[in-house]
Amino acid sequence: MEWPDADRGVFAISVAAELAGLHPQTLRIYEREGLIEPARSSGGTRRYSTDDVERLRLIGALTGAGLNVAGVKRVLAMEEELAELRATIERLDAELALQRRTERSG
Amino acid sequence: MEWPDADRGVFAISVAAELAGLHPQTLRIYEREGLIEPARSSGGTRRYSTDDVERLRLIGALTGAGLNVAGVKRVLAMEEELAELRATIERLDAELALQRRTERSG
DNA sequence: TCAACCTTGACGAAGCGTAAATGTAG
DNA sequence: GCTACATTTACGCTTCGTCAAGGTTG
Repeated sequence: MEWPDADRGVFAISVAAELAGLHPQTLRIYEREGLIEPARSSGGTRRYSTDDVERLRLIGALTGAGLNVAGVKRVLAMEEELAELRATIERLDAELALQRRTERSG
Repeated sequence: MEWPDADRGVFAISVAAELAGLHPQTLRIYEREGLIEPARSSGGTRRYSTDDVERLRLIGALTGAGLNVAGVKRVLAMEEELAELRATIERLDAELALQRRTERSG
C-alpha cells in the first residue's frame, strides 16, 4: 500500500477512529479538549493525517491505562520534553566522541 | 525551627495533611493507591517524613490540576526520568568542557 | 438521494474526596 | 479516659465514553 504524507489529512473520522481503536465521538471530545487538532475540509469535515492517527493511538494507550484527559495532556507534554533531552544527550555524546578523536590524533 | 532529617518519619497524619494542604483521609487513599509510603510506628500509626510531605505537596499540585491517580503515578515516574536525563546532560557538559581544556593545553 | 459527517444534549458507569461508623493506640 | 489514630462502608460530585436527535456535507 502507498501511504500518504504523514502530515497530510486524508482519513475521515470513522476511519481514523477505527485505526486508533477509538469511538468517533471520542475523537471529537479529544479535539474539544485540545488533545488533537485534525485538519478540516472546506466544508468543515475533519481530516486526520497518519501523524494524527499515531498520536491518537498514544492517547488511547494512556486513557486505556486509566489516565484522564488532564493526565494525558501533561504526559504528552512531558514526552516532548523527554525527546528533547534525549536528542541533546545524543548530540553531546557525538561531540564528545569527536573531541576525543581529535585529541588523540592532533 | 529545627527541622528533622528529611527522611525521618515524624509527622502524624493530621499534621502531614495540614502541611500538604490535603485531607487526612485522602492521604490514606494515596497510600493504598501506592503513591506514598509513610513509615509506621510500632503500634501501626503512620509517620510522615518531610520528604513524604514534599511528595504529598507535589501530588496535591497535580491532582489540583485535574489529574487522576493514574496520571499522577505516570507523571511522577516521568519526573524521575527527566531528572536522570538532566543529570546525564550535566555530566556530559562537564566532561566536554574538560576535554576542550585538555585539548588546548595538551 | 442517502450515507457519513456536523453539533448539542442526555445518560450510565467509574473515579474521587469527604464523612460516618466502629474499633484501637497513645 | 479522651483524643487521634486505624479500617471499612457510604454518599455526592465530577468525568468519561457512548448514544440519540436534528441538521448539513459530499
